[in-house]
Amino acid sequence: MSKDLPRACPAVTARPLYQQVHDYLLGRIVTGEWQPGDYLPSEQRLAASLGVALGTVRRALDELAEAGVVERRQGRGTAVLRHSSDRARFRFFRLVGPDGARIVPTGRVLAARRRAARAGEARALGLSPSALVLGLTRERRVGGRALVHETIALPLPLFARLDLPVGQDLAEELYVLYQHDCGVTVARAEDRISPEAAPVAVARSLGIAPGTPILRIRRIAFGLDGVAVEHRISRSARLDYAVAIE
Amino acid sequence: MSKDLPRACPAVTARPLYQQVHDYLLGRIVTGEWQPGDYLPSEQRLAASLGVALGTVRRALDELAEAGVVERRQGRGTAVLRHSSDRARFRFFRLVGPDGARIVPTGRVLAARRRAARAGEARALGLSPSALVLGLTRERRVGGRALVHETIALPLPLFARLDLPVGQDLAEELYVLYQHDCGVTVARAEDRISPEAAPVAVARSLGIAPGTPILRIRRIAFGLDGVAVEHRISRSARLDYAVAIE
DNA sequence: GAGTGGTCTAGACCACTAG
DNA sequence: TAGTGGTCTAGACCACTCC
Repeated sequence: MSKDLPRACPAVTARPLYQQVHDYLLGRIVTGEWQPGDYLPSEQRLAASLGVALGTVRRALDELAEAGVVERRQGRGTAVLRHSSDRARFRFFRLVGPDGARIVPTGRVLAARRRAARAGEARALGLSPSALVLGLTRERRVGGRALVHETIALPLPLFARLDLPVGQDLAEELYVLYQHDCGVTVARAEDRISPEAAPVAVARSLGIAPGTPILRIRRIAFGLDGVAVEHRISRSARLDYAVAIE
Repeated sequence: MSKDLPRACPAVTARPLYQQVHDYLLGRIVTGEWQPGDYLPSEQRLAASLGVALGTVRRALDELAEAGVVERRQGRGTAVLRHSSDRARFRFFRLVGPDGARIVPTGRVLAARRRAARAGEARALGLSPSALVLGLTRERRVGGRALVHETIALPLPLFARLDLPVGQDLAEELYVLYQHDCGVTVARAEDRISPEAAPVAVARSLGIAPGTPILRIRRIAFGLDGVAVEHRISRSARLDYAVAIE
């Protein structure tokens, strides 16, 4: 418990102490020293081992909790957040039914194969052109009806160990599997929503007429270290995308 | 400077002190005691006059700043945020061009008339059926081309003093005018995005073929006091809606 | 009862802004 | 130079969880 903060020359580093502690703790999480579900040492212990005040550690931990990296529970401790936890569950799922209720569709992977990245995927993921990705085609269903059609690209060295049952319903969300199988935690995402006339293949999958207006949602997801880890295009005709602007 | 917090019986109120301070300060802003642009008393003064520690006031002010109610500047003080400030400017504008760049279109009100609220508007705004609203039709243009078509409903006693030049470009965003003319500060909004085939009137306005797939964005905006103050439907064929999920 | 995070206090020093 | 918010420290007490 004698890990020290890498203290830089104070002239060089104008960064506040609590940010340095934040980054230091995040670093230990990124490297896998603390796995999802693990409890960190208590605030007291961290403060003592780092040689800073309790309040400084608290602020760093509060910001990690704010960013969804960590979950704090009074009386228990501070744990690295799992994507399967209740708190993380709906964070990245923004589609709602006509009545505004959150939908929990079943996900089924229709196809998974290694292929060259398409131009847009390579650009978004920061890969060299035609780098290898794992390409997934996926449907989300409610009550036997397909509501969402997804095309997903995952950079391949990173996701080589992803273990997917093709053609049957997944019990877990994909992000839970990313974390469990490949040690990839999705920390942040950027969505872009455009209108589109349903392409033929998508229309057939969703059971609508080709050309029907649909939502096309392009997502780029980023890991804890800020690197892009997923390119996803979701298409839906019957669900709305909900955003709260606070 | 002898304003006291309304201290309730400690058995009844389990609410933390800093939340009580937060609500107390927000209340004084809502009533207009501090206008947008006004500086609040310093943390020291507030803490002294409320009889609480500096850290407690700081936490309350930090949360008001987080919520976009207030803006803090080192050396200056803490001021009630204006919608015209740089910080507030893009908070509620989420449409971007094909290249991902934020667009700053010009807004022009085509029509403004008092009318009965439509069913959906009345429900969203919490009005009695067929209550009176100010109905606006508006276009947002870039380079002479209409990119967004909007239908806006504003509950009428509240927005009676709204002063809008019809048919010419607006120098300010609408929310700035809400705040300036009517004392209404938009603090929060909920957007729902659906796909739609462009209705005839909208298609003509946007210069596209009727039936073209477009985005239909329904917004309900809320004031500082949590009451719904605006119902807005924006339609666009050429812009994307951008969301960052942190 | 021991240990954890949540709240509240008190005071010091620094960085920035303004006159 | 005076006043502001930003950072950092130190310590107290409480609410909650678990054994």
